[in-house]
Amino acid sequence: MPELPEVEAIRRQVRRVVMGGRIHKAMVRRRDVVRDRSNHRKGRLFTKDLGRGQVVDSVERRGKQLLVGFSDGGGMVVRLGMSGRITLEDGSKRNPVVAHQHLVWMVESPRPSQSPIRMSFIDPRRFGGVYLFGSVEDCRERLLTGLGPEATSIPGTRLHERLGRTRRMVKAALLDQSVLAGVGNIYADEALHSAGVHPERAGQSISLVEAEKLAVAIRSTLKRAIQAGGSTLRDHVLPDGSPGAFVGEHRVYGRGGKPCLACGKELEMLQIASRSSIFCPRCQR
DNA sequence: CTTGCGTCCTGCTCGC
DNA sequence: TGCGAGCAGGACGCAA
Repeated sequence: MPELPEVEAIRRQVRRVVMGGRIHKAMVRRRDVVRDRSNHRKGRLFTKDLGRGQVVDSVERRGKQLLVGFSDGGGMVVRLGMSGRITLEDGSKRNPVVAHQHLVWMVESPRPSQSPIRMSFIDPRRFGGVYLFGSVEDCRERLLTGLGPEATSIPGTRLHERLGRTRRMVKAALLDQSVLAGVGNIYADEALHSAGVHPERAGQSISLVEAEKLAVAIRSTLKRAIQAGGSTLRDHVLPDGSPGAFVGEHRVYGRGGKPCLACGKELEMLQIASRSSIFCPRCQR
């Protein structure tokens, strides 16, 4: 579910709460959400390697992926998939029964005399998962290969050059993480509408001027969404339990058949790259 | 090499 | 009220 703004909003809360804390317990309820892509010790990782004994050294993000670095140089990449989320709770209280709570970490609070933190990975659909890595290089090689530039800071010229390489529809290209990292279905539709670009246009046909406009739209849409804590449609909840407030700002996503907020024309829907796409036939050319 | 489609899962909403 | 179809924020493997 989460796209870049949701993951970034989650990252900020996780970082603020667990950074510098030591993981003293890690529980795997469902082992198939922990995936090993390392070349060593195949199949024997799990609890031990989920960071137990490690201090959380960094909490970063690349595209839609969350990177948690440990004090021994290793770490884990958390992919939330469609329905994944991270929760942070007071670890001194009883763990309430939560469906699909696949992984649980108990982290000593980095602040003295504060309760430990219970961090959980919850994912009903299990399209997400946690990938462990032994070093930063290991992480780059196995998990971050092929990712395009960060959508939050993509320059227009760079976007133009990337879109120019493909004949695919621009909407499909924006969803491709190797073209641009972080944009998903919601923000692709929002940015295309904001820039006045029709989603079915071939990537190659986008002019430099249009690419500049699209890049501005992508960056500003993502920035505003991050500030709002992302878009809560159904699953997305921030680690502290609060929802993301950006849904109210959607101008096209989820509004098929309704009037365009810019011109009043009825918004149309079509399938692109097997994803529903909403656009304004008048504003987007 | 590039591109499009099916698939992995569960849960919710809508229409009959 | 009940029930099945369809749809959902993502990404990978495969086939043409």
